[in-house]
Amino acid sequence: MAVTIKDVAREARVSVASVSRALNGAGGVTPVTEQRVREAAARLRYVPHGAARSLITRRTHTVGALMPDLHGEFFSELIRGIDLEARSHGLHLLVSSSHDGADDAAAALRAMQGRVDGIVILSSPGVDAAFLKANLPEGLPTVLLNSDVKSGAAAVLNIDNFAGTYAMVRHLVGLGHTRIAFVSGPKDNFDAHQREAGFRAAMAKLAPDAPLCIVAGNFGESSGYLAARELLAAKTRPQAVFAANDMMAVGCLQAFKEAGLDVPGDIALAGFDDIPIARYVTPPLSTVRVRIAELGKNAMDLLADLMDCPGLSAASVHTLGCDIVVRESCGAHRGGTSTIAAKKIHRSSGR
Amino acid sequence: MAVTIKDVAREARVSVASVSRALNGAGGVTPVTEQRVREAAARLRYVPHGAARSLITRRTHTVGALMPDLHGEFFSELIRGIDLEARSHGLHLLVSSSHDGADDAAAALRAMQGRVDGIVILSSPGVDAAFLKANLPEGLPTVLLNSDVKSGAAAVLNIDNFAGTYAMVRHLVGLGHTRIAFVSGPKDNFDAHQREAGFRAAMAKLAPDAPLCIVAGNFGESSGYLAARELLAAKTRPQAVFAANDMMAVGCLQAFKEAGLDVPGDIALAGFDDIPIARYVTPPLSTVRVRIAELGKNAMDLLADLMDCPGLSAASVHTLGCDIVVRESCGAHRGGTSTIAAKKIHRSSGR
DNA sequence: AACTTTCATGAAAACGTTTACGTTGAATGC
DNA sequence: GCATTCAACGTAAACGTTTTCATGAAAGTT
Repeated sequence: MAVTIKDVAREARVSVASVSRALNGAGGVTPVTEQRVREAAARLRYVPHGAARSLITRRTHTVGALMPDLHGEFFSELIRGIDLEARSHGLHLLVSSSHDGADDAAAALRAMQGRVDGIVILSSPGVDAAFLKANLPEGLPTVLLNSDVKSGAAAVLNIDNFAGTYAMVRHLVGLGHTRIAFVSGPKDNFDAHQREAGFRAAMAKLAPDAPLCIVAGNFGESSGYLAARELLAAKTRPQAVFAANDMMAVGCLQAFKEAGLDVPGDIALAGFDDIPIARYVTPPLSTVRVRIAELGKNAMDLLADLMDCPGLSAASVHTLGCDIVVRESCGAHRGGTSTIAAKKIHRSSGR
Repeated sequence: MAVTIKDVAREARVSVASVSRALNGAGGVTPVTEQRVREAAARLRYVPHGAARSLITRRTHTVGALMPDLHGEFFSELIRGIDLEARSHGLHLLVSSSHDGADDAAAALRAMQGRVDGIVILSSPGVDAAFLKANLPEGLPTVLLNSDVKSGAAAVLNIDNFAGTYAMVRHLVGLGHTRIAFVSGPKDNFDAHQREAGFRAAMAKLAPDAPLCIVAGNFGESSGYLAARELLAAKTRPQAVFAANDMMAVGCLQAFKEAGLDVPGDIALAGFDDIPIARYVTPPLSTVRVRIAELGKNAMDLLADLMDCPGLSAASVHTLGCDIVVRESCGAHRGGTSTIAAKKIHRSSGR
């Protein structure tokens, strides 16, 4: 059925060893035989059996991507960034998305065992240091995305949530808003934590006299709506609301509209993520942009480094900066969109 | 380093054959030895070497997904649907997204050779019958998504664009709009063709006296904007504009707003796809919803069938219906959102 | 009790590669 | 002209599984 290296060898009248050498460009073959082998292979439409090769080589030329069940832009852009860069490294991408909870993730991780040379893990609730210790095969190059585990067994690449929120607060304060309320994200979410930390730090530094107002949300649109209602019910209305992500900001916007408030005239609004919807709501939403595809690309590069040099210590933490995107919802603005880099990527440690 | 079946055999004091039988539940093993083997395997954290297994089994338990370079919702939801269903079939997903042009796709296809047991191809310009004939390994189960090739070598699963546009036109006509203008999609896009065909058919049937007005677009937001400007410049304004996708409808909306027109008061508007943005523009956009994750799921099921029964003739064409989503932009409506099924999935041929 | 049947088990052959090792023949150095 | 070196090439041994086949013991049948 399938044509094997033996068939090529017979066709080219050489041994299988020579076919292998010729096709892999390993040298030790005369140019004329190499030519003959190549022609024979082409004639027979030979393509090497990946499994057989992997068996002896101990290389699959495949990397895994493990991610929670998420929809939309973030997922697709991340995969895009990873895939593009993987291909440029000659690697394939085995995706396991949409698992829910630690058990599910553990099963997916186990199933990838032996099928991949390295793995990118987007952290999610339940995927912590203990989880990795228990489920990650020892010695498998690993890159953790948006994670606070510092296991030493994996490189970590994070979005610079802290700098992003900080920069947005600075922008809002610069506009004269000091009473800024913050709508936080889920308790078990790493990004949410960092964003809140950034907000607290920025407020302490840039508007130390303003009362700190943080109301709970969960990254969902309706939680933003409810948070906004809560804020409006209080005696003094904040001058600006900064939601920890865009979907919640959209929920806030809805609540403000219903309350008859003008945004940004009566109250300014900002989000985080720069999802596509952000530019299409009225007024367009000021937000912090995360360059997701670039995050994927950097993760893949990191992983490729780890895979190339097995001796390389994995323990390193990297950060990808974000930009703040100024649109109309925060009141700084008439017309187009302007973008300000919050921080560039930098390596914070590593070897 | 890695623990192999031999180690397990030694640990359990049986032969490798028995380990294999015990672990695969193939029978021919006494319950007590099976237990002993299982314990030994667990103790050693044994996980079978996939490549070795594939070599002898001729099964990779992996399916490939080949798709063009696309962003956003469609990509992520499709992958989600495919991955979820693949996992429930015990299959892995090898993704090759973001290739541009036929050469790129051919390379990706070749690279997948021997690594997958089947493949889902989302068609894109350049991926036609000739392309598949040339690059698709004979006998590899294949499902084509949104494709008009009827090669007989692959099953085809399409969105029912025709029924979707037809139903939307019926809805618009039911609202009293007969002078409906259509903004078409790219010439080389299969979906765009079908949607235009559906529009023409619906108009011929449901509003035979109205002049047929079709203006060219390319699925991009700005092309929708330009198309709308063109429509407004004509002597008689259409009562409704139906864009072949949502992004163009958003572009139209922008143009209408600039022209001081009220939507839907002065002019009704509808799109196609139901991207997330559709519900967040003002007014919210009526559109035709494609259940993308379901499309992915169905594609995977189809592929699994093909993989299970090698004798099964691949030549079949399937269709997934869409729903029309009525929001405010078409004027039928105050308040929430209502959804109407345009057509259910049905098999049109196959064996 | 002698036989057949059933069934758990182990030995060994496959699967398609890469690669360490030997063999060859020609080219080089004396 | 002989010993030495060297590159090209072939042989065969791995890699870790599954699976076929042979073996022998236990159970069932007459």
